Amino acid sequence: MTLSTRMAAVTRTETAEATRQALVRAASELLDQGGPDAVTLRAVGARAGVSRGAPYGHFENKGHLLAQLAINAWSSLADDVEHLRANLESTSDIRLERAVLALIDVARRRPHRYALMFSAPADTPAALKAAGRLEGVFLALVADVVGESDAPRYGALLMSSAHGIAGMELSGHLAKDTWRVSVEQLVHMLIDAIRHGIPAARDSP
Amino acid sequence: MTLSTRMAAVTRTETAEATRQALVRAASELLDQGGPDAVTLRAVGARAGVSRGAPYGHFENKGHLLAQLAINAWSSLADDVEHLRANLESTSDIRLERAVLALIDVARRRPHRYALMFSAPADTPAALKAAGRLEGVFLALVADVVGESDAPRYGALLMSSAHGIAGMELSGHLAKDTWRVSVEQLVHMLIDAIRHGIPAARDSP
DNA sequence: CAACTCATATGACACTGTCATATGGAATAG
DNA sequence: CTATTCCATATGACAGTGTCATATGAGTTG
Repeated sequence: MTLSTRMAAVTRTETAEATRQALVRAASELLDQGGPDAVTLRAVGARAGVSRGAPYGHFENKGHLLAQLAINAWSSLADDVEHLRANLESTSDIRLERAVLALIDVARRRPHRYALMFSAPADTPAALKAAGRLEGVFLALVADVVGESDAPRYGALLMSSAHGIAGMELSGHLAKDTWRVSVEQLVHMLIDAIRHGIPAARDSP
Repeated sequence: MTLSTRMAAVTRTETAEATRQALVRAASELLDQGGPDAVTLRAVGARAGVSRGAPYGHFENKGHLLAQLAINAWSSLADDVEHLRANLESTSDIRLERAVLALIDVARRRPHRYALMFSAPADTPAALKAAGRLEGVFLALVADVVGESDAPRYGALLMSSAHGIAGMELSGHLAKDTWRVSVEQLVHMLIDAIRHGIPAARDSP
């Protein structure tokens, strides 16, 4: 394989990659603006400037396209939280709190995207990697607060609770008269509990 | 309106109600067994022994049928948790823990039903009532542990976290090497934190 | 018995995801 | 430079879906 061969191949791949990305971008915009029902292969193709069947040249089916959207969402959020952790101007508590709020912010500002993150199957290597990166950062953030040994269980509790708060807010079950609490208050309580609230974990149930 | 008139009307309504319930039952079974994609109006009608258009005589559209499914799910879970609370043979802590595990059990045993509970719109009076009943029982259970005044915020945190744990378990994000924790451990940590972990809530952020 | 009401059945339509096939331009070989 | 191969794209087709308009027929009413 000569140099020109590789470059030519790259060139062709580049144009194909361009339309692939255009498809992903179009699908993402349609999802954010019109919800899952708006993400039609025909609409995606039209928005990307190609035909309705073009996606099949880049994705095995619609589910795989959606899976790519989910991967991008996980990856993007992981980027944000990584930057949050890198900013050492604040205490580890505050960094952790901001990370949780960043996750909830996705649910608030892009609810359909957030729902997709947890509904799309996360069994492919790429999906596992993207989700695992975010979970790794969360784990590290928690470790900054409670130490390495307790980080996993506290991390799991924090991430689950954050996800739950996001989901309740998303489905409207938090904006009720029953509990007169804001999301921010809940997150603060959670961080407080993890920082110095929960008694030492015991092994026996 | 004579007695016979009313009885006749009731009789007719009864048969209509029978098919309505048959439709709901069929939809519920299809959802549990085959997931949301299996809940087709045609399939629902066939399983209920009627035609594909029959549901439109009882529900405005498919969404309203699904909303009824969600209402039933909320109501059924509320019944279970109410019975759990009525059993005074155990301490309030254990009752609360069992209530949380009951919610998570729905997610584990009927994942599609659980997903529907939080995805279906909860804006109709019936839906608000069904969901509100469960939330009321949870609130009371939490009040049994932490007292009336703190119950709302702790209840919101508990319910959100329980929902989050269920969701993470559902999407497979808990069964990862990152956090080596079981759902039961997480719930136990949560109850522990609420019982005597979280410091007194402050008003200022 | 006649008129009416209303749940149900059926035909039709637009829309969807998906596949088979055709097309045309770019990449490669001689 | 030409011919051939490859591959992204376009298009036709098909089954399946939700939904509406209409027809039918049994049950209710007067």
